[in-house]
Amino acid sequence: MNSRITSGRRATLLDVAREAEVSRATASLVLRKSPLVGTETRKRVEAAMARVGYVYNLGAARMRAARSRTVGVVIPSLSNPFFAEMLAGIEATLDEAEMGVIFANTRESLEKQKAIIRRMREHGVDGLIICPAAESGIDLLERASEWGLPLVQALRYVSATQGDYSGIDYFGGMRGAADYLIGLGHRRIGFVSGNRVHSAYQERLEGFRTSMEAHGLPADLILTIPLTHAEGMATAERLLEWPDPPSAALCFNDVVALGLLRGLHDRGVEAGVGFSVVGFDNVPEGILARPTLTSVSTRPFAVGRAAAKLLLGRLDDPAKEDGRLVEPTELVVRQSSGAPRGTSSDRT
Amino acid sequence: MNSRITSGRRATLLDVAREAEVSRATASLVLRKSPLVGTETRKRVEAAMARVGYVYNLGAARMRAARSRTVGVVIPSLSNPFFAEMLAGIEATLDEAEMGVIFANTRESLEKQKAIIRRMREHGVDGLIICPAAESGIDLLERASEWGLPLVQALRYVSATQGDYSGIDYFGGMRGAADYLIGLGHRRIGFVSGNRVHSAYQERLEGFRTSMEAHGLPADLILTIPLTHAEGMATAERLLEWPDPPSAALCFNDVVALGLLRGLHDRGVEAGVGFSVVGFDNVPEGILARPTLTSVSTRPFAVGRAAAKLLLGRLDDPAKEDGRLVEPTELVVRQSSGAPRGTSSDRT
DNA sequence: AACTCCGTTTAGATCGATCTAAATCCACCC
DNA sequence: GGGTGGATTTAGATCGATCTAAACGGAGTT
Repeated sequence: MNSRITSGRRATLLDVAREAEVSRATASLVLRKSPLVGTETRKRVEAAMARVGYVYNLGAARMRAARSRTVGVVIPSLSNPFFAEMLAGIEATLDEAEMGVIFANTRESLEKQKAIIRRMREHGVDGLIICPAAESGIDLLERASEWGLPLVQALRYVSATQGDYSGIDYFGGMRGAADYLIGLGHRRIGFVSGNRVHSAYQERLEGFRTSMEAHGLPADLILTIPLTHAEGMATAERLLEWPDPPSAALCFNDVVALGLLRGLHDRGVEAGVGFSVVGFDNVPEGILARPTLTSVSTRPFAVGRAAAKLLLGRLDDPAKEDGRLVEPTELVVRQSSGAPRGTSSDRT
Repeated sequence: MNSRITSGRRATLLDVAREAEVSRATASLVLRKSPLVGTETRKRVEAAMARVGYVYNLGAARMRAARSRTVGVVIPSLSNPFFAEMLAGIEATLDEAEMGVIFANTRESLEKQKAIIRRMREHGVDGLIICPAAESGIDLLERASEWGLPLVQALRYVSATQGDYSGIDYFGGMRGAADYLIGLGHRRIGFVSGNRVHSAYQERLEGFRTSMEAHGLPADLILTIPLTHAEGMATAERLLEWPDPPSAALCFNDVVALGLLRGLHDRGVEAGVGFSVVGFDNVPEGILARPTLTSVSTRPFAVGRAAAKLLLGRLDDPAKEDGRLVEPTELVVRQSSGAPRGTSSDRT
């Protein structure tokens, strides 16, 4: 009765068909949940599949049909938990849609990015979700469209208007943070920036500049550093010893902000009282630091989910218009920020 | 001269063959770098490939040949940066071998794990690297071998002897940490444990127990909690108010340890002086906390690399004997640990 | 001239699922 | 009895690369 395939060979649709005494075509229809096949037959085929231990062969299917039920996800880093969270959001959403995720890490290398995209094409992915490596150009989109490969930009974009995009309101978040510091009475504010050029970098910088200029303040104190704890720590000294030193610093992200906090402490400066620090991302460690870190909260998991949904929508309807989704941010005020020294609580 | 495929259709090997005026078979040989084909012909074919913009179709190849140049990677979590680092190590190594990585996250669900493995099989992965979800059983290995699917266990194992495994010396690391605390003069030591059952959990617990018992001390103060900052914080109170309270705590990982540190501070206890805390993993945030965290250093990236290499070796030679790789750990002493109160520096 | 050899190239079958177009079945009606 | 139509089922071609076994061409041997 039980004719499980015993040899090392994997069961094929033909095995299933023979077991159920139908044709290959019918078995295929059952597989794809076609309404064409009769209830009685469907049951018989399904039972046969279970009996022979049938596993769908996506590779074979892909040859004939267009879809591969596979999506490529390309990310520039994994050591930043921020990207890991976004990846988790993407994976969770695609998993629900029964899509496989082929994942790769460019480590910010354009060359590697190119090679990775090629490999994804070889794997026949249905689409791509990509956070472009720094300095990626518009050609990324152009080539994808030339190849007919749906592509969603995540977190960073190479074109401010073209193509699907799911990201964060870096501009508004940073402007809001600067507005907040200015509102507290700070006049001289430093901006601790990352050293890689991409849209998420530009937007943050612009947010800071826009706020400063709107309040008639110069946005001239900008430090550019690699985004690490150690560099953040070292920045404390540079900020404090600046001629006409700032009373507050806005940081590119929390990694740097936490480092800065530590650096300030080591030099005897208590953040939140003598000097204000605001971070960006609101990582969980922000509440462990002392003082706790004021930060702009972003939701990378949600961004990942949104990016995946954009792609699924695009696969559904290749002609639909571009989606540009921007997650709002939220300022979370904690202990590391306060009014500058020698100011009463009234505001100008 | 240039006969690039202009229609939306992707170029096939037949297009290349026509362009180079050879047969499909020859073009295929060039593709696979076979030594059979003449230098002159090879050049002509390669030029043709570039001209028509040929992209290898892995799906089609997989049908005929056995290999898919794809590996499945299954992980129980991404919100812990520890796993993200390991994933990075795996990806980097497989990338060098020109292998694609299909990634999925079980979120510690056995059911999801089952579904994911099935999907990986549908994708025809050449092998699997998996950190088994808590409570996974030996059947994981059994089924894989039944399917002829090479499988490497990473970080956690379901069998202490069977199958390839790349992990960390949790036992030795935890025992060493306990030895260290006992050496400092601590006699009453609490163990803050996770609440999910798997080999990495068992090993840590055993390491603690072994050390305590070797020194004639009871290993009876064991708290079991979910592994979060918040729970770690709350643990401070439970430890301090225990009847016959401990003078030190060994933590399952740094997430919990950092939370505990914060909790102690909030209750006016200075870690390192009044109470010692040792974490596990040595995450970067350990140096940002105050006091800085003493922790057992592990190298997840290296574990990932090793796991990937094990799998590549296994694919190369399916008959080779099982590899069991265990990364040593290293105790990094910082400020959060010291001799118990009321003890001179001499040891018993 | 016939034969062997070796390096190179090729025709044709093949992998497993899907698609198309046609066949089959069955009930019902004229 | 033959025709119609709707619901199922099926044979056979097809996707693109790989494999097998055989063919080819030119040099060297007899």
